[in-house]
Amino acid sequence: MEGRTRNRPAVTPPTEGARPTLKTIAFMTGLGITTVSRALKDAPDIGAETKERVRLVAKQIGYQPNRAGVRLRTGKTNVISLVLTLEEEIMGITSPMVIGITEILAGTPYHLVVTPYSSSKDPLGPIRYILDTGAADGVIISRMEPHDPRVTLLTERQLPFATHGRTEMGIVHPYHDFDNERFGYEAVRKLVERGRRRLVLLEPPPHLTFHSHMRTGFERGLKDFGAESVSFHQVNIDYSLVAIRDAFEKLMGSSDAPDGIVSGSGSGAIALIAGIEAARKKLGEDADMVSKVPSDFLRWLRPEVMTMYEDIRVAGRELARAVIGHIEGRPTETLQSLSQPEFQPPMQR
Amino acid sequence: MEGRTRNRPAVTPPTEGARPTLKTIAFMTGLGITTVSRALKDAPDIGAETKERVRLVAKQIGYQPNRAGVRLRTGKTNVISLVLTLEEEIMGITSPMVIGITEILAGTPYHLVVTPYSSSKDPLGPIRYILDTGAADGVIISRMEPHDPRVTLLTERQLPFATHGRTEMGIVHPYHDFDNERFGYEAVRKLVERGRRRLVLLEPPPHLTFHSHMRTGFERGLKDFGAESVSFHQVNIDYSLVAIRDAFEKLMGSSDAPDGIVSGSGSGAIALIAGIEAARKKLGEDADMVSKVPSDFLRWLRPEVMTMYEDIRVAGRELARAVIGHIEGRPTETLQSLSQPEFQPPMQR
DNA sequence: CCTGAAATCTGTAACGATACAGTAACAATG
DNA sequence: CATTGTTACTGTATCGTTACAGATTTCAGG
Repeated sequence: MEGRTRNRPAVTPPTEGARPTLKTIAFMTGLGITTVSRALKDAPDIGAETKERVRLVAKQIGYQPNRAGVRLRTGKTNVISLVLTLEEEIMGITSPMVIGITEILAGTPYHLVVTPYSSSKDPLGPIRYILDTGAADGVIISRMEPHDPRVTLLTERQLPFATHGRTEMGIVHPYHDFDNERFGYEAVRKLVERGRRRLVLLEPPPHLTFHSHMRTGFERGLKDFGAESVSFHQVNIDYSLVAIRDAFEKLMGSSDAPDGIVSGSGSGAIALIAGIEAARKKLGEDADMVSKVPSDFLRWLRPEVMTMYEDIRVAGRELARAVIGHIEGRPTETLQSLSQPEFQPPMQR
Repeated sequence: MEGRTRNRPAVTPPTEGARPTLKTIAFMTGLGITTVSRALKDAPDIGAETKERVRLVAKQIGYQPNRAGVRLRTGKTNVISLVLTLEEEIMGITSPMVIGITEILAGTPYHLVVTPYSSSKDPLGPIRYILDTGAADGVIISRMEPHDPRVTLLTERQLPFATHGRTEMGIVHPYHDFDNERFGYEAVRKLVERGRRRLVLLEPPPHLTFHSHMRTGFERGLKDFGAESVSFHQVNIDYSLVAIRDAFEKLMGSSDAPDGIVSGSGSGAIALIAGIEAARKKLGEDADMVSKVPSDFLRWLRPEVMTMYEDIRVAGRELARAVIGHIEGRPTETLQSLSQPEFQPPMQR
């Protein structure tokens, strides 16, 4: 007991000018490193006044915990991983998704890491990597299938995640989805209101969950509003624009030509329009079209197309909230959301 | 000296089932942890046969260095940070950029972290964060200005970076850019070839470097090919589509109407087209247009627009290569690239 | 047989944080 | 006064990796 105020702190002075650590705060306050650590996490065994002091100093010197230190010790990475596919880039979905996610993460210690499929078509690859290396605390995936092996794996290994789209495997998990069934249904309603009766659907690829959602809505609409379906299964929204155009040109030129079109994607709609024109028909006269869109280019360039806007940025926000909720252990039911399609007002001229 | 083969290894057996570490390999090979570490980095003081053995075991058990361990010890994060602005999302540039970058990073230990501006318009904010927390080994930034404070700061603090766009401050740094001067020049050539003489430019915002590039090319073209300029400075490509349309409608309706249009952005072109049509003029008749585009929607929907494609995905690849090159200390001159605009072939009908 | 150098290999400390098992001071209790 | 409990704080070990300063063995040269 030969200290001055209390007893000599066992903490040696930190190097000048370097980034502040717990040690810096410990030295400045005269406390132990452990105390500082616990004070900053508001542990119950630290005095109120001490906590206040520590917090003040920490704020003053701009202390930010060293991520590597925390990660090494606790395993917590403070990383959310967005697992991407090339298809999504092509659909122009990544931009707003990334922005939406980062909007939410900005207020948290989480960083967003983008993990792509390495062109090999193994969807489990990136998931395995994240699981094996403990690269993230949570994962966001998309292009969901009814029985999705990624969901199985993530659930088994207990890594929190959220999905853009739903599954049908009896596993309750966080998701955000666009109500594609409703979209299909309302699209048919709109077309029938315009006097159209012979409708086609440019559908999502059959292995994805929202394929059946959209088709179900479409067919329910046909029945409820009294229209018939024109078969068009040669292509889907994952096909190249050229393939879609060529297939649709053929259909529009045939005796079986539809007069109403529902497009499951904005870029698909572009190809369909080209197909219509290649068949020397005119949109708005020979046929009407309703399309789901992720931007409003179509509305500007082809205002005769009726559009329902899928707000991917909102989806990004919802998904980010959902993964974090999952990480924090909130009840899964509260981490599911469905966004309702609405027709966009026609472009004012 | 009571060992069996040589002497008893000082390494205790690692926990079963856990992720393999250097300790695991050390135990399996009977070597010390240090030796294993050095063997894996091919240090000169380790025997050839030992290295071979270590590498084999490491590969067999799928060893991957713990990022937190490395980062804590060495400060190397193996992270590249892409600093984004909201404007880029609006221009739909983020998607292909992210994909391009990850394509390159896939073959390296680097991860891509996306760091957005937090709507506050402080461009140095995210840079300071990265510098202060040592969050990344390298940074990719865009929307460059002639005198860009981010470049000053990054250079001062010696954090490797690459820029999408150039600066004019005498600092030699890695970049990738689209040759906007050439674009402006060739656009004018094309329009004059079509018999157009009174040209406008929808230009980039004046504070960005490529504003003057594009304008210089445009004006050089006017002089070389004998055309005149119609003033149109009320808006630029950063304005809302509605603002651009309204301004252009007014211009097209005036006695000063141009007959040739150069659009510095694809979305701008959409608004210009709307403006033309609102003024009851017709593209291809009353005026021709050349636009820079990041996708080929325009080509599909308005084939009468002549387009030069800026491949953002390639830009992402170049930028990723450039930052890594910078990190590895390769000469800066080899880390600069300029992509040449080329007219896209007209859409086959 | 000793010395020195070369070739290989190894233990310890440290990066920054936290879990855990204390310790010290003081008050209340019997 | 000893015991017990409570409050407030702290030292040590550890996560996985690497820098650094040895340690051990072998062998050539004297």
